[in-house]
Amino acid sequence: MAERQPDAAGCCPPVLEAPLDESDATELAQGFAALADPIRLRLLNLVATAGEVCSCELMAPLGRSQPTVSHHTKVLADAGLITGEKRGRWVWWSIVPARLAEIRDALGSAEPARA
Amino acid sequence: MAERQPDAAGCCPPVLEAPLDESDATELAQGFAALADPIRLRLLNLVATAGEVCSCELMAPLGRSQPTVSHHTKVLADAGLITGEKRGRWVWWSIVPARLAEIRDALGSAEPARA
DNA sequence: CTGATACATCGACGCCTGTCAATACCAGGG
DNA sequence: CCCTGGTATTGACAGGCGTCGATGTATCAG
Repeated sequence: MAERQPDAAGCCPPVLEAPLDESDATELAQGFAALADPIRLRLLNLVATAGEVCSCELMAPLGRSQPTVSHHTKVLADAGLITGEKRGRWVWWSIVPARLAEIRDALGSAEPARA
Repeated sequence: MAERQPDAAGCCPPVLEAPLDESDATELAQGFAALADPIRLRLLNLVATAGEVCSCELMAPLGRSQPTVSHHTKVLADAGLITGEKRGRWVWWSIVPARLAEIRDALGSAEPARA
């Protein structure tokens, strides 16, 4: 096998090591596409920092209209990055950390530094 | 214009932990946008697995024309994910693992806390 | 110098996406 | 029941992106 020295980032990222299938690449690219928008990143940040946020509280800090916020929440929810729980008239959004970790690990596991 | 350099000092703007600035979100989104394409992911994978690849060897496995491959290499290089070294007629592309790690860390520090 | 090769750039096309106004849907209050 | 308020959906628009053919530029072989 090709011996490859871990240069700086600890060890060997899986995306950079294992052969990447076309369907896997497409699916992974969709995950990144959901993150490839500053509004969605800030939305994710708002939800994460607040723990639970309703959509009405996202419009002001994001500076976007209600349909636009709804669109972004849908994109993130469709990507599995957030989940919405409808309580009464409000939808409370929360982060799905497992999904974040999944995408993060695709860029390389920074963890396996266990001796 | 004062463009933000990828901060080599501060490691990770934690998307899930700290408040995310608009410019930080935009810059981070650009990083993700570079990864939000299956062709580019596979290109990244090919370069990483081969260590060094010239563009001519990327056209066949990616199934894309030479201008398209050149476009994607430019996008990835502009995002700092790969670097091209011109040797003779060929350009040899190689991964920049530090940038991968930087974007990965932005998705949340997988490490709970360094004691 | 001439030809061939590797890569970058340009122009154009079609698709996808972010955005908002308008509207429909759903839950709670009177 | 009707009204109010929060959210999702629709329709439409502008802009960006991926793609390729054609062309330009640089480098090597002869």
